[in-house]
Amino acid sequence: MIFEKALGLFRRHGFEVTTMRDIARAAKVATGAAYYYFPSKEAIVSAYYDEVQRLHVAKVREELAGKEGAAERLASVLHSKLEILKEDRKFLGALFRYSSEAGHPLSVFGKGTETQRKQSMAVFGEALAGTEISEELKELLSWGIWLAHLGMILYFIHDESEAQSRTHRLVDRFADMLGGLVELTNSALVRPFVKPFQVKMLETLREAGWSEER
Amino acid sequence: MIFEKALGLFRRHGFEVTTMRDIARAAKVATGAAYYYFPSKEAIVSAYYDEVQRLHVAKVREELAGKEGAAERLASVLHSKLEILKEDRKFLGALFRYSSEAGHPLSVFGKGTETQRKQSMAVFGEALAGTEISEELKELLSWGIWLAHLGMILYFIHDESEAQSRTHRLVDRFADMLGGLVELTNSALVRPFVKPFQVKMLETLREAGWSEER
DNA sequence: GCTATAATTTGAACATGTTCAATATTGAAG
DNA sequence: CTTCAATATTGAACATGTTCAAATTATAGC
Repeated sequence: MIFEKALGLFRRHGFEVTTMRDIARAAKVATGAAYYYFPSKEAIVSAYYDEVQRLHVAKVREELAGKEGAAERLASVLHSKLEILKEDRKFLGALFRYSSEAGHPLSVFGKGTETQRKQSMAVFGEALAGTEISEELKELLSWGIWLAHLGMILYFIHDESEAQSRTHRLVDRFADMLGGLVELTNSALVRPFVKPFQVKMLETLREAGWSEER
Repeated sequence: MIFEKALGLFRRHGFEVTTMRDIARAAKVATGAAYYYFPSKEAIVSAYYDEVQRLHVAKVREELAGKEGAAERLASVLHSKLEILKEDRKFLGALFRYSSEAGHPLSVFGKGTETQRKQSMAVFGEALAGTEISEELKELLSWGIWLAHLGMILYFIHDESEAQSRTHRLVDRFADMLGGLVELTNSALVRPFVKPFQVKMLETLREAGWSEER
């Protein structure tokens, strides 16, 4: 109840201007009650992102069926995400608010977001299923797409074009390019040149701890 | 005076825990006085970033002289930045705090940070000077490096290794890879395959408004 | 030196996120 | 039905970023 009311207010007016008192009032409880269910205002955002993730996984499962090429599948996955977020641009920025704070539960690279991050990357890996690429490359690409998808959301937040068409066009182009890139790496001619980069990049990621362990 | 005291406290204790009252007390003025010079706490961070940028430009001008290869030059530019930031990891996260808020003066892609962004990208372009690449590719790479450098700072914030050696190693690897990539695109054999991607990517960036106008 | 204007400084007041001791409600055990 | 512990709710109090009217100090023109 508190969650729904909060979300409604965030959507309508934005994250900053909505006070915990507003939320409590909307839910017809005392201010303190909200804190019984959510330890902080930002925890509501955290719960929201869990929800988004859940919806995305479900939506992707639905929409990916029958889609074939890497480009088409990737585009589908990204458009899906935007579809889910489309009413929420007003407060989406709050998601990134603590993304850079080391040790913070919403930190992009932190422990607290690890599950979501992995799940998210798995979804992007799903988009590449059926494509003829090595597991290694898939891992690399999943990570890259996840990162790019953060950029996409950032762009989406700032995109004032009608129905955020610019972001959607960007997604199409990006998916296209990536599809082309995958084909390119599969070309016998180019592969020997590109392979060392893949290997190096993957090594770097591993060492950096952005992939697998850490 | 207020700026110096604030920075000292931020460095020592972090951004959150340092209150405006602390800062004012340290500078031996009333709380309100701080607001005469800085419209908000976050404006101090903004001023800090201006300073960092200034220092970086100066340092790069110095250190780039005599360095030749793209990889070496790029590494130098990035290590320089880390060198400048090294005492400030504790509160660097505050820089990103409002980076995703549309319309906010510290927003990554916003108008308010445009000058800094362009200047920053120009510095990275500088690193590529002397390299045999087209103006177009240089533009594309400058943008990409700028973006990667944001990632670097994010990683740096989280890097608890001795003297942040992991981040420095990451920079070396990244510079290496990029140097190799530049060479690769100059190879007559590969260029025809890679060229269409460059063109498409640049088009996309232009359309997205991350490059040139907007 | 005097006055008027501008620049600076003050600290109380305000809004909002958060905490917490006190109170009320619920639900299981007897 | 009573008791009692767990659960839920309340609202006042607190900390901190920020505002602002009032007071003070500096500066320029005479």
